[in-house]
Amino acid sequence: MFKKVLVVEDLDSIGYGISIMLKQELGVQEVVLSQYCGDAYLKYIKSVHDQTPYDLLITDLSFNEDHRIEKIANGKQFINKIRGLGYRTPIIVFSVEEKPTAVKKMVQTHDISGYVVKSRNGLRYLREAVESIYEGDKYLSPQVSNINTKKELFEIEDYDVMLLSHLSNGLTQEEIARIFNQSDISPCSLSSIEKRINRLKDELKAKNTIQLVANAKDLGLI
Amino acid sequence: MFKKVLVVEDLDSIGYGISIMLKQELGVQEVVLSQYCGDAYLKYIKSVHDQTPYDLLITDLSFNEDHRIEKIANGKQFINKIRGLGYRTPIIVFSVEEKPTAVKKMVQTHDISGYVVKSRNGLRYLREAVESIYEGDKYLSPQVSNINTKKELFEIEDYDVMLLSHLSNGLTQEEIARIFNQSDISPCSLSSIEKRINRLKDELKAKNTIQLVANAKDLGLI
DNA sequence: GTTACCCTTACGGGAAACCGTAATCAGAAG
DNA sequence: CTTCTGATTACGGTTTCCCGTAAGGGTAAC
Repeated sequence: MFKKVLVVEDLDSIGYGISIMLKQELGVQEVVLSQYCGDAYLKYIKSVHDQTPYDLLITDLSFNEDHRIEKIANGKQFINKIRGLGYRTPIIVFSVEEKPTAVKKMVQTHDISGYVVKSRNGLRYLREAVESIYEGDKYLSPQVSNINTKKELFEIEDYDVMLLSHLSNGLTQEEIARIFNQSDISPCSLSSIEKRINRLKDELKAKNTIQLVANAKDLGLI
Repeated sequence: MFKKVLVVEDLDSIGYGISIMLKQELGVQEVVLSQYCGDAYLKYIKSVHDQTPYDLLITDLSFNEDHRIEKIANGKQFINKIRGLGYRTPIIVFSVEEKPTAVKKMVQTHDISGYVVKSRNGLRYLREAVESIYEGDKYLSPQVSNINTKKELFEIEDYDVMLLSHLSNGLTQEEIARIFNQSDISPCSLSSIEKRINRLKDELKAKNTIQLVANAKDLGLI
């Protein structure tokens, strides 16, 4: 079994549960708990320099803000930093996030070994994930195990997300057109923006722009 | 210390942590864990009938949906049922919800003994809450301890919430006026609805209705 | 009864969104 | 080079939203 595991999770109630499960049920010798991404990053770097690296990272994605000023605000940025430096320590994401698009993006682009959705049996699946990954396999908890088979209902590009978030910030379509023009983002004409908004309204089954933005928020696109 | 505690929490990772804390750190003899509100309700009722009632309830508010069909969908309904039957067992709410209006409503209308926000030190505060309540006090975790002192910045009434949710469902202002007319909800004229939306835009610092609905969603009003 | 006040309703002009059509442009195919 | 195609842009008319002003309708104080 893994000897040294770093758990990055802001909620102590969860971190405590994970930690005990790892030690008592899986026999992990050393479990280090970190409640801040920045702190976790420092701990990770230090362990590498001390020649006592972690065998496994388990991390949440979303972290509450705090009095502390954090350069690394969430699990995604944390993983980016680690992978950006070339370290290939296996990583398990343990998060409530289960939207297929978001999960797929995480798994594909960051070399994630396992993705476990926090749920009624999340801790059990996390245990299975650790065991599988120790055997060299990858692991996805049941809620997201189908992300690769079922094709996307529709493609939302970065452009669309920018558009939606500008709308949700109260910008008028004309203002957005102006911004896209200045930023050399194409298409940038008012007409094209209208058309794109219409397509999004189709895809997200919205009758008007208000509902469009509301639905986009519900889906977590913005 | 309390002898018999019922913990109602859907996420096993959290329930596990709470359970161990209660037993090992506080010496609670019997901790029963339930992952469904309906199940928790049955357990509670049974314990009363068996003359072995619980001394304390600790419950989450939001519960993920599942394959199971649940009549009691969330912690609020669960508490309502218990209090509705006249039982006065002390209750601690343990939730991520920390919006003052929501918390205030819960605490005031349901005779809640303690409210603890899930956070970095949530489990520690939960422990403090249990200890305080055992001594006969009430307890609010630091994030919400000020709900009674600081007055509301603005009052959002049910009317406003209905308005906002109709907007987010893509209804036009005219349609909303028609609905309010048919439902005998006053004010119901297009003009008044416009005025009310304007007031909300002021209060939620929105430049237009799109941003208004987006902000309302962010605040959890709808 | 009169007045003052607040809330609701009514109306009208201007801005933004909505929607269809047509012109323009760029790249691929022939 | 020409043609075809798809994407982008341009424009005009209609609807909805936006915002100010003003009229109506209760209630309370005088």
